[in-house]
Amino acid sequence: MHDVAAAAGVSRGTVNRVLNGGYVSATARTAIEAAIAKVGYVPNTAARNLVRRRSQAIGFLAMEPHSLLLEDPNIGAIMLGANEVLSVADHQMVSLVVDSYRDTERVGRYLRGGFVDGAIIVSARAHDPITRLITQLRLPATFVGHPPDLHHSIPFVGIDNVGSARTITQRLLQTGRRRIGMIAAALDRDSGADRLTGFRQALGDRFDPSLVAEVPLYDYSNGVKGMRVLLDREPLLDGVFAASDAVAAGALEVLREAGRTVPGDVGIVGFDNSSWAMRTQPPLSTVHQPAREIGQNAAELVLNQVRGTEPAARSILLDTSVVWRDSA
Amino acid sequence: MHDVAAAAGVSRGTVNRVLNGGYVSATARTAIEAAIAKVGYVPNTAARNLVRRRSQAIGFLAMEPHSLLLEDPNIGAIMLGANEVLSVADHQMVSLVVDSYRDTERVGRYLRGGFVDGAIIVSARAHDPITRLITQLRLPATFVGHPPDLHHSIPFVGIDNVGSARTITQRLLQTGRRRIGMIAAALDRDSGADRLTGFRQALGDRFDPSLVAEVPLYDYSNGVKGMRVLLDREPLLDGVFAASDAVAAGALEVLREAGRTVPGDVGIVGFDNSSWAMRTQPPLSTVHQPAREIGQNAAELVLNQVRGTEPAARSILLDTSVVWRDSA
DNA sequence: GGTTGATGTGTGAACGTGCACACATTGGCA
DNA sequence: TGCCAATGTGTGCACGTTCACACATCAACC
Repeated sequence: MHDVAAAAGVSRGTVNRVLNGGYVSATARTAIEAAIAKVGYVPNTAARNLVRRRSQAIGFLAMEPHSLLLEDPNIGAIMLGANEVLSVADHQMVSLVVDSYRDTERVGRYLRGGFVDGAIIVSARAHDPITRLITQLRLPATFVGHPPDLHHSIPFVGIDNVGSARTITQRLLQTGRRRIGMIAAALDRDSGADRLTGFRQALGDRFDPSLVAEVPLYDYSNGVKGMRVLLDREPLLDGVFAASDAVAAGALEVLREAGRTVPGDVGIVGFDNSSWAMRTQPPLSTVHQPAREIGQNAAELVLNQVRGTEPAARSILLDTSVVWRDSA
Repeated sequence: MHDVAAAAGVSRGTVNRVLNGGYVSATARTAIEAAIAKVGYVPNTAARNLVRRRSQAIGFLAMEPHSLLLEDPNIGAIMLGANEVLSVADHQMVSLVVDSYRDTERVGRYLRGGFVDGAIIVSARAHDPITRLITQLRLPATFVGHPPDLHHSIPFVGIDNVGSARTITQRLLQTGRRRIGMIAAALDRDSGADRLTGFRQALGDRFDPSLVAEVPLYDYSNGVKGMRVLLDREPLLDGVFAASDAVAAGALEVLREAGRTVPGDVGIVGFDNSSWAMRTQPPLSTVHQPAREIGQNAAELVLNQVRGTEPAARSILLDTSVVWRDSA
């Protein structure tokens, strides 16, 4: 910047004003712009960050075990949705994978170090050290699917998992299924726990705890495991609510091996409306989750905090819709 | 830091030495450590970066159209592999999505701004502006699958696409297939073009250009399109090399609709050994691509450049293996 | 007892910006 | 003429570190 000022025959202050706005004469402006081009000047962001206490970057924290990150179809869409909004607002999205303890510590340093002005946190668990750190730092942040222990301190954006699960289970009932089981995954997250709650609400008196198979993750192989458990406990099962499409796909495979037809003998529904849903045989009835919009809303919520403009609603619940295909 | 020094009754220099190494007496060290804890001191990275001209961060640039980023099973694994190595080396991986022109410009500023010490670039195309920028900045970088126009300036890590495609096509020949077609995808990338080359080499004199269906992307829907073209051109087709597992999955669907049995009437092979391969009916024979190792090697190559220790080999080609399942 | 080397400590000058302030020049108006 | 507001420009300091250098102390050695 000093060189630019010298080349244009003005002071640093004037150069700064053409870059950041202020009173500048036309002659000075053209001279400086020429000098910038000639010198090949690019602002040094580290210096700018130092004095402005801003980085124009927002962290996207994916707190997933590695394996799941690869499988989860939502996380990518959420990420892209967030990037769209941040991009328009001229902020850089930087996504960080948090898995091991080593990651936690380093990401913590990264967040404290002023590399980002805010953070979007996907699938945090209860009592996560990163979560604690963010509240402690008062870093502008938004959760995607809030963790159970932080209901009010940080805004979140998500869907009504309880209601959606209730709705799709009810339609399973309406199509005449009577012995309905659930493969419940990821009960340590709000999404997993809420889907089970919705399932229970829909069944009411008919709810039978023995027809719930609990599995740790939302993936295909856990669908396989869960379905084996259910079939073992209740051979007469005629309906299944799988906590995700991937789980449903695994379940379908087991049903096929067991000689059950779908939707003839057993009706099955999933959750997510991911690419799985359209490619299983038969295609899955499922809950459409607006992943891209979730990302967009999360980004807006963070930006509002960064800018200091308080949003009207602190948290956002987006609508889902049921996609009715052939599996039930 | 000044506060810490005051609280411990020493100078900034001594505080700096306990943080970054140097001669410090035991008494001073304990006093400073106590002061750090009391004051709640965390180093300001912007200031540190400013003077050190280092950020301890490596950019991971995914230059994919949004849709593909979600579908590609390799990219996630490459990312995680890179993160492992960078994590151990105490560097932060920040991944940036580059899709629109707006992204390009902003990411360019990000790279120039000193936010990262190096970059890993996945699936760059020829004459990409970001690629040009990186060479221009002399930013330490590594390509995953080098773009055609930059053979020597920046190291890359990849697989031998030509050889792998040749090998798997040969085994298609060895199992007695005679009218073999290919669904060639993404010919604007080295990977896509090389796989076609390998296919041609394996067939030698028997190569028939009319049995190559060209499609733009490595995904399921392009597999559907490509297979329709092939069946239309050559109803007697008895072998197909699909440029990726997703493409093969789409092709399988079309074959099934057309009443062809696999592997009875038609043998089909894919590429990637992704999650698709194990879940199609029948499971796919395919080329295993060591995506995680690719990421690890890319990270090491970048770190070598950042540290100034020149690597023995500038670029790395990793071995693939053929996974023989039921589809051919 | 002076020289040497190892060990320990403090100080000032950068790094490249942004910002507050002081100052200069104009034109309009009473 | 004098005053004020609008427009333009330059200067010094601050942001929070790192690093080179100067300096202090102490033990060991010829």
